[in-house]
Amino acid sequence: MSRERVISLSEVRTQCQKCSLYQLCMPMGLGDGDLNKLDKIIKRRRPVEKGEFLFRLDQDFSSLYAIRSGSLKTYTSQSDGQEQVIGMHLPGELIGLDAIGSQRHACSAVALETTSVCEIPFDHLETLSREIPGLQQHLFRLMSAEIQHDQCHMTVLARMPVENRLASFLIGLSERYKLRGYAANEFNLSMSRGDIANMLGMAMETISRLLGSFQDQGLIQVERKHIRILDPAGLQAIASNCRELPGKPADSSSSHSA
Amino acid sequence: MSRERVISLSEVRTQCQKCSLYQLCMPMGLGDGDLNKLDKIIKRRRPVEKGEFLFRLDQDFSSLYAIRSGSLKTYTSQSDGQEQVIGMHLPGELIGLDAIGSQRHACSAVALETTSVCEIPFDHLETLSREIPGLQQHLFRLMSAEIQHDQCHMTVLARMPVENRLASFLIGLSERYKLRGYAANEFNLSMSRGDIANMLGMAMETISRLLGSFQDQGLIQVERKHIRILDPAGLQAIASNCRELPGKPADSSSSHSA
DNA sequence: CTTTTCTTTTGATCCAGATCAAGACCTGGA
DNA sequence: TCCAGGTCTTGATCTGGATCAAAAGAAAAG
Repeated sequence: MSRERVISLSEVRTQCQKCSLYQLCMPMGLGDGDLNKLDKIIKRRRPVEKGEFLFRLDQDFSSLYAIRSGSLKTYTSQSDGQEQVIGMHLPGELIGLDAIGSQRHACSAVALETTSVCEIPFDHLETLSREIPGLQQHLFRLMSAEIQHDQCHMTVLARMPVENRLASFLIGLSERYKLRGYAANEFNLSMSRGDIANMLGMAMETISRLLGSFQDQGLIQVERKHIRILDPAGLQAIASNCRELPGKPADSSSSHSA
Repeated sequence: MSRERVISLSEVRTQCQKCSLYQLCMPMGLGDGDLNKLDKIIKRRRPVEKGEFLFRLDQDFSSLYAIRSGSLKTYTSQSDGQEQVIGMHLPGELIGLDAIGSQRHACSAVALETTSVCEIPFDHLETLSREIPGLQQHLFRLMSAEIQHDQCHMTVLARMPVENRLASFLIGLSERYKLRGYAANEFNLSMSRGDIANMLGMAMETISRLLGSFQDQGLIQVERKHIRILDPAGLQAIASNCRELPGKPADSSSSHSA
């Protein structure tokens, strides 16, 4: 399944190790042997082109996907046909966690640009995580972090006025980019204004106006999809969201969607 | 820690088994031996009285809690002091999952009435779930279900007008009560109007008005905290929320908070 | 039983942000 | 190079639900 062509052991061994993101999507502190095992179950697949689906709502669940490059959005379709964007996902993040329980995808994942992912068959991962304690622990923590993140997003949606929501979104994005080694204060939005608005529970026009207003206030600089954060502290102050719990010990790595 | 007094083996063995809810909070299909092991790590503790905290925001995480009877609400406090109610939790549900990642509670849990819980030290549970495959799988599924539920709630908050939110909440409650063997169409709200409003991102006055209007429409009958659903289908139609994914195979048990 | 306090209901007003409308700007295809 | 079909911005209006205000029930306390 995972490895058809014949390759040297050292080549196998380095697949995950050479990925600059493996500490994010997968556990820290695994020995070479463990990493090797992990590597063996991962399927690499051709990149997903912009607009293509990685998986679709209601499809049978079999794998988690770790994003290596590019980005995707996930969304559900309401019974009335309306779409609801759930999240935007960056390199180093793991998607599909919500489908484990029902064994069926609860949302669709579509690439926002050319995106490459590692496919991780979940039954193999489950087996492996029984053998590798650190892996099991990491998975629990990842899922927990996702729960915490979603609860934070619920809070944002329930209480905050639109300004705060958008600031919160931008700060969140910035932090996630930083975590993965990209520039924290300068990045490209891969989602359209419409998608961002949808995700934050507001109208596209409002996003447009707010970006303009943030720019006028000297908080950010916008040029189409390109965002530069000029005043992170000021933006943070507007966001004033669920403070990122520093997390006590170890990882604190993960954080999902926006 | 968990068992100071001397008791017979058969007594130990039945603690979880005799609990009518163990299939919900803990895995189905465990043998007696496994159930016994599980039982050994669970601490019973005196009931939490109404208004008492089970745990508080920022407190160190050590255990999950399975609710045996009663109910709790969980909520976070914003930096501005505002509370945001995250969920209401019923017997058979497991709370604390959001704290695994950061090792610190991301919300406070307070009893809405006298409530008894089983405390499950998470490090023991983690160890045990390496030994018992079914347990590990169950935990993954529970956490996944929680993620899915939270995403559903995000959708409700982001898109739906107030009518739909409340209908959705009532239907959700009804389903959860049914799942645990209580009457599906007649129950008591243990949260105040204010808490419900807060959780659904609206004003208390709106809840009040909507309950009245639902009653006028003959959908429900309200008497203070007591709710009777007269027209489940009609209410469902208004809710029109993320259809409960039937889940493919096995469990489909869990579903968390409202 | 009476008083105090908390919760809920009901009514009147107001406003944040949606919706509607139209124009400007990209981007890609022929 | 030009055209067609997005995507984004900007302005004007409208409205769902919040907020304000006050009364009416419950429940708890004295």
